Amino acid sequence: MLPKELRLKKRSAFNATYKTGKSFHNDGITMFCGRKNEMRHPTKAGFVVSKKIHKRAVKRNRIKRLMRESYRLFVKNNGTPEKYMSVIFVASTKLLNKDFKFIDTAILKLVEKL
RNA sequence: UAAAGCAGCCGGAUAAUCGCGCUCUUAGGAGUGAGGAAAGUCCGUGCAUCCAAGGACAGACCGCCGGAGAAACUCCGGGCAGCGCAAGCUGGCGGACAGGACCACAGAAAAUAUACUGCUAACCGCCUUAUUAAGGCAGGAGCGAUGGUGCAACGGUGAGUUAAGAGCUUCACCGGCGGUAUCGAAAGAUACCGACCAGGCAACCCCCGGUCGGAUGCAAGAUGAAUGAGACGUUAUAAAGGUGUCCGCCUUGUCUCAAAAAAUCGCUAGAGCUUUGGAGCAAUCCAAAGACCAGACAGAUGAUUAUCAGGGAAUUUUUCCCGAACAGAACACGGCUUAUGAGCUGCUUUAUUCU
RNA sequence: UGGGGCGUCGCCAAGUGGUAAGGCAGCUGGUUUUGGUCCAGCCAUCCCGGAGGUUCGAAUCCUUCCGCCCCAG
Repeated sequence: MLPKELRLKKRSAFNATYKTGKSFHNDGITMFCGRKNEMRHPTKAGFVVSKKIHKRAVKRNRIKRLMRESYRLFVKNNGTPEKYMSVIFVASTKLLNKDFKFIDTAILKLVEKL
């Protein structure tokens, strides 16, 4: 789990990030990037697993936790990225019943862009 | 030994590294952190706000008997009915002479016993032969047996009686109804006696008995909080509004929208939990002691590695594989229903074999 | 999280206890030199989202499960 300062929380912040329109895709994960960061604040990250992926809360939470854990380990090893104000990771049905290694490699490929 | 039935348990453990929520803090850290169903939202309750003087009606729910419980489409015990060889399981189980509706097709007829189809020459009547009689006719009269249907036909089977017949104050057995006696706290059970009223359907309306103030749900609601705009009405036997309807009663303005995004509170010490003792067949209740046991809000409770319990396969001493199912708190609690891997424990029944 | 609604042929749908209407699409045949139009016929029959119950009889009444949609910040 990330510390509170690195989490994207507000509904308005989510909408603003989606509106900028910049996105990357890899292995069932889509990454949306917000505005360029001029103030040198640490980037805030949000994670989305919609109800369309699976009906049961357990399976959705599992995907969300694995994605967060992978991003947390990246931040711990390489430091907090500062290029964008915010990023959002959106999962798709491809990630159902996948293990940590699969999601970890997918996240790492996306995170190279930051 | 095999096959069943019932009741219950478990819902992985330990260690290391990296992390998250909440509380406390001497700021180093310490403590604590998902379930038996947290689920479905099918019932019920607390709690909160609004409405409600009061009355009537409507409405909702329940339905063998007794007990438990805050209440419940709840639980326990008993009865009855059905299923099973049995242990046992299942049951929305009051009333169809208060009334209404419905019972397709078929059938004479679907609730009305006599319309139809029929049976009967004992009686009245008529005809013929003819003479205390015999034969014929179904008009009167008697009868309710027969009638290929249908889920269901106004008790069933057998015998007697008769002109023909029939529950026929004739008989036997069975079924239903009512009464009396005994047992029982009651539902009910058993025995005896009597009469012959009578289809099904109330998970259709309804009747009887019982219970319930109503509506909205923590996105309830409180704090901030004071304001502005529009619509209707125009000073009163009117009009508008007030959370089922009407009467009544109340207000003089009422309603809608914007401000309105967030924050804090509500929020977890409880019809609660653990242990022990007592009462009771049991549900459950009583008493004592102990502990404090999630409280998030883009929403914590996680990730990786190792070992073990456990399971499977090959094989005979080890090797390999898996190491879990259903599933994630969101105000709280009591039930019900549904989902659920591998196992374990106890009791009971039936069958077979041995002693 | 709470509240409300729906489910009938491949699609749109009617049907409030007694044989499951109709249209579009599809298939077969006819008409035409051929195609279209038009005409006739076929197309739910263990099956009305699944399961159980009440009833002589259930798409319909009752219970329960499943799926889909809508509303409230």
